[in-house]
Amino acid sequence: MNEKDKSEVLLNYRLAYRSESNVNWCPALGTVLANDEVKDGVSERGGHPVIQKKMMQWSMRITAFADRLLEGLDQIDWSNALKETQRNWIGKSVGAALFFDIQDHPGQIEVFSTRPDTLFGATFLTLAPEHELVDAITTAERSEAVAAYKEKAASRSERDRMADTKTISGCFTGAYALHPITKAQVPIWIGDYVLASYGTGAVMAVPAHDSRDYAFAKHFDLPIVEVVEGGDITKESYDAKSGKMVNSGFLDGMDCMNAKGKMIEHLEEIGYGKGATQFKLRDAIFGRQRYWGEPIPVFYENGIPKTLPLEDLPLTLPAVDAYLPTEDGEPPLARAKNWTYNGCPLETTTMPGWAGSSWYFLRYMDAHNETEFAGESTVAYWNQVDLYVGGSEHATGHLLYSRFWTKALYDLGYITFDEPFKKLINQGMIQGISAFVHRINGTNTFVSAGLKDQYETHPLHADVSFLQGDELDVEAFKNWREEYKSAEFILEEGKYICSREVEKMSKSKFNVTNPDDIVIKYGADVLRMYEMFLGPIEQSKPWNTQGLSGVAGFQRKFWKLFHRDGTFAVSDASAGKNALKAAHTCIKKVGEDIENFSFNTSVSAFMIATNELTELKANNREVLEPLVRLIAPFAPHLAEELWEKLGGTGSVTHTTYPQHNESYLIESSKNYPVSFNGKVRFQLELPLDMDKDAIEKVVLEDPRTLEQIGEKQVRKMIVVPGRIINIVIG
RNA sequence: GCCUUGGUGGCGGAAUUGGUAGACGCGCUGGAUUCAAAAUCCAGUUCCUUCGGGAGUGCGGGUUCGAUUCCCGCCCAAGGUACCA
Repeated sequence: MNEKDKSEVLLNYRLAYRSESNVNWCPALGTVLANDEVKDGVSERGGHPVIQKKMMQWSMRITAFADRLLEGLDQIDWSNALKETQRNWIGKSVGAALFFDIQDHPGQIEVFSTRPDTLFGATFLTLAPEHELVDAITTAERSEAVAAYKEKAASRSERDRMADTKTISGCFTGAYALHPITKAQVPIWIGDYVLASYGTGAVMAVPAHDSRDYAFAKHFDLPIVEVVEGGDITKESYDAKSGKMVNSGFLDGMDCMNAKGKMIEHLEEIGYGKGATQFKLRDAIFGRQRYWGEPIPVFYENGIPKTLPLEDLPLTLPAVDAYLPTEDGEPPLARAKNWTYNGCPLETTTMPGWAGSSWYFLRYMDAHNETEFAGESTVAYWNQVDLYVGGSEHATGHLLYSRFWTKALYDLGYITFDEPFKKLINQGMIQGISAFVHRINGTNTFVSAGLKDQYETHPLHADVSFLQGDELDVEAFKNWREEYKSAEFILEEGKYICSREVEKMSKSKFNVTNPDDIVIKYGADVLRMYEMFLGPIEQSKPWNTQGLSGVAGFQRKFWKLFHRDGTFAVSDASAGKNALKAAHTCIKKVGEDIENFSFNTSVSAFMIATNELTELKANNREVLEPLVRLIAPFAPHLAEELWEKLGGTGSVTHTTYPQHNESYLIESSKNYPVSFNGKVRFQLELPLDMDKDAIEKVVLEDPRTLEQIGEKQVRKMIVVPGRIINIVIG
């Protein structure tokens, strides 16, 4: 084996390896585009056609960690929703790999199926149009049709193909496979509902028991054979995993769940299959055709990739004459002069954004360490991130990649934990109201929103700062980008109107609003508290500033508690019972809310206490001083100022957080709602220590009860002490 | 399409274990103060009503003495869908 072959073999096992993968290639721009930048088969910028193209890329073998990424979820304190998203993304399924011989062709087609029990019902095979065997097996008379179909499929993105379940398309290759057991001829089709990137890129179609295969078979009039009893296959496929096997030779009469194991055994005996586990998770592509990104420290000696020695790191980005791809479509680093190591060419792709985001939090532990990313004692001290607050949009990207990266570093012995974030809270996304202009396809003419249905158009983001209401400042838009300089506009009533949509606030959607104006007008404390007051932390909502004045008013009112006629005035006399109750109710509520990350309700609790204390004219140090300490995390500037005025030393953040005193909160009576057939009719004030029987007696004697009952009978009486009284009459 | 989350007044939202739906704030209406305005303060504000009540937490069912809360079926919106991070 020569050095090159050795290197190839090793790459099959390494964490980082090179392989061919599909990318969105835009020939006109000479560059690879993100899915985000492709809309309906054309580039968002410029509207140029985009095709799927294979490209040699560095990848990371995250699939080697699939099982550990699943198991690790059980040890971390994340929301079930997020864990579920990751589980589904990893998508573990247990089934079998099956091999089909091909008639008049030496190769075999491997398929993965979670239902090997239904093998006798496999009436055709469907391959992804990109499957490597397609060209080899296609017969001469079918080659033209197959080539045309492949071309059509290449113009659709994977997402389009998955989303579009209504249009059924496919093409017969003219070739046949042989059923592993019956040796019957099984026609081989290609269809774009089979994705090259999942499994083996080929499925054995069992139309009777899989809905997509069923639709395909109906559409192309292919045979449908029932092998599991329980449904009516003349109407729809029967996908449930229960029922007796029929038309299945040695499996007939078995329950399908038992048949699954039996079939795998049989396939292993005859050498046409084996038990297998499949993951939806794919390896992560690690190369980008961009300038900004960490350069990959790899050079090529005689075409063999080799890593740079440690002493020659770090490798820094070279100077280039333009941050653009080269004329012949090479990445920007190919523009650099002398981008070589000892005369060997260096890698020209750069690392993706997720490379850095996967472990920045580890470097933060020891940011000034020049010799390693974090020293041993530092890692031991800081350990995992205790609480990570991040949006759920990162669920299957950053939050999975960083778990993978952490596990890899743990295996290498650099860190002592293999999960990065112990507890995670998904804060909701602040959304923005995006603005769209509508470009007529294939032109540089933009049509106002009200008229867009009269043309074939394509929506494009416009920066919200160009809008007054929904009207676009056309000049500002034209000056935005070179390509819009010559744009023309079809107006309605002399105006260009944009359409609007709520989306996550993001630079790429040009719907960002800056909070600086609010800080200038109201101060940072008001902005901070208003953001908390907006709603539950995990909920997404469009940014709006309507309620700001309420928080500003509250902070003024809170300040006024400490002042009389503009001068500081706090009394040392002891506070009354009601004032103590108001303050301690607030202390209790805020304390609980902080534990639950329910900041919107703690702001509400502050408002209630402040309103009550204002009403009571309570300016006693006994109640105000603990409230200052309580509010410090919510309105730190305000709290520090008042703390100083109260004569406190140092920062208020260094004092202890207040604890409520239960004895100030005890209630002696409850205003019971009294309902009849579930409808509240009147209120009744009763002592809280009154027992069920006594309550029943008092209620039944109440004249208002007698009036409600009237001629009717009391059927049932429900008394929940401390909560409710319900009388069922009829 | 698939996965995840959510839907309660004009608006943001509250409601412990199934127990008074609408806390708190915005907005709105009326009033006080003011030459006037801002600011501030007071009162009201889910809808309908024949003023007895009735309806009501996206829609349609169900369980229960009682459902925003639990169950079944739908609708709508947001996020993700592997090169935005």
